[in-house]
Amino acid sequence: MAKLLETPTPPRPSTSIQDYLKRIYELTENGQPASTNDLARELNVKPASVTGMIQKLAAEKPALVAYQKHQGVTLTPAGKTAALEVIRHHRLLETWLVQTLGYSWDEVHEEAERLEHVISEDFENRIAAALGHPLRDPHGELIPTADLTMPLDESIPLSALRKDQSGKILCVKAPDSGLLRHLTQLGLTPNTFIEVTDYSPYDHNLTVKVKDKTHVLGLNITSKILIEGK
Amino acid sequence: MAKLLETPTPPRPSTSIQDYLKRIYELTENGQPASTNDLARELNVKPASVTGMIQKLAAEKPALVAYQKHQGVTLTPAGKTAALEVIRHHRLLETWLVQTLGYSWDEVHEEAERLEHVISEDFENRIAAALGHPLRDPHGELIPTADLTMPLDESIPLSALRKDQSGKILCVKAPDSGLLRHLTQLGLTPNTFIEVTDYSPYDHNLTVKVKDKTHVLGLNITSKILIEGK
DNA sequence: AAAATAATTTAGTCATGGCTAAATTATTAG
DNA sequence: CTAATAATTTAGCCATGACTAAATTATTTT
Ligand SMILES: [Mn+2]
Ligand SMILES: [Mn+2]
Ligand SMILES: [Mn+2]
Ligand SMILES: [Mn+2]
Repeated sequence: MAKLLETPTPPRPSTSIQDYLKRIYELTENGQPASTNDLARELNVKPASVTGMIQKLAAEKPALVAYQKHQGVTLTPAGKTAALEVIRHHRLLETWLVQTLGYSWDEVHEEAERLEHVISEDFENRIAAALGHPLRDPHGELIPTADLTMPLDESIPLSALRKDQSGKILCVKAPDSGLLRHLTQLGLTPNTFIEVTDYSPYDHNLTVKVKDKTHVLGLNITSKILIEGK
Repeated sequence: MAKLLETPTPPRPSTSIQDYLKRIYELTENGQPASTNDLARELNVKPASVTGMIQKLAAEKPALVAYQKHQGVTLTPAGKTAALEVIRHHRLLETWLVQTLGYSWDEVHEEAERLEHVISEDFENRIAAALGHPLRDPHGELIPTADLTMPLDESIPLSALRKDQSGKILCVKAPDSGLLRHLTQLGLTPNTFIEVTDYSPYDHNLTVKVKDKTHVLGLNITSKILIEGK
């Protein structure tokens, strides 16, 4: 109970900075730097504001982002750690809200978006333990570990499957709750088994069988559903 | 499920304003206006900053506080409602942290102090329902009702009891967690039965019997323990 | 290779909510 | 009643993180 050798916890970045770092993490997961415009769109902020913030983050010591004018922005190791901290909070909170307060997966995002910045490390540890240290959140997104590393993602997009291939849905990357509710209707939720029965090379539509129902899905949907790698 | 006739929820006051209103509520519970200095101390802010904020709150339309120079400040009805909203959040959160995450009553305050500003009304409703719409928080403080009225407080301070009087502890108003832990040691927690076996008129010490143990308590403690009114 | 368009950055502004130092007003003591 | 002290307010400043408008740089088209 007594706290010996208490590390003088460094102050947490501001809410705004945490949100910037999180978005930069997400936008750079594909290996490409994040553009000013993309960040502005994701953060609901004007491009000029993004430039200002990026310059500040690059000037911090240690720098949180690497940046050269007109070249987009990437996270430094320090920035990545800070981003993973926020993402861990966010995904644990979403899981917690669904498990203990009966939120549905299309309702949790906004709540977590605000709570993620104010919970203590103690709170984080308590919900992680209470949930049994879950690996994925309600959408199937991987939860960064307590030591702030992101587990290896072994999933492949449904859009990469072809006729007669099948697998378990691991994750649904839906940007808005409307799509999430639609997918719930279709039964396309994590841990569900799915089978591709047809593929149309012209429009990339996939015909899939889920729970005895058949649906024809466009690329806009199939690219956002991730299947367990074989 | 469909939200008809959605009221265009007025934007919530800033975190700072919420904290000011809450402290003003607490400091004026005795009927007296709150002084600039007292507010500054409670809010960990300089008196000059308090004056600035108070003037802003008095200028809002509708005004949240009533204020005349050098006379201290009180809440208007609008300010009181806003204060009760924050207090309801705070006390429901403390209750919820204790009930569902195993926090002890001396650990919850700081966490609730930050969460109270960011939870949604939906979140508030969900935890209130999950807890069975509790009347009091872990310290025994009354929780404002959902329609934002404060229930009538029928308690009397332990310091008002005399030899051979007794009652149940309703509430412990302890400012710091050190005192809370001390009281836990002594068994002086809400819902505990307590009996006064002696009173010293010179130093106002009370001798009390709790759970077969006897303690001599000074006014500094007895004035902070509230007993169920007879 | 220009010209047109798109993306990004700069410059200047604003709101919020702190701060210090100095001035003012109230209260208390002699 | 006056002087000292305490409380409060004013004035001016700063950091944060938005914004708009204008300038600049990159990318596409013709
Ligand atoms: Mn957020
Ligand atoms: Mn954390
Ligand atoms: Mn607070
Ligand atoms: Mn509320």
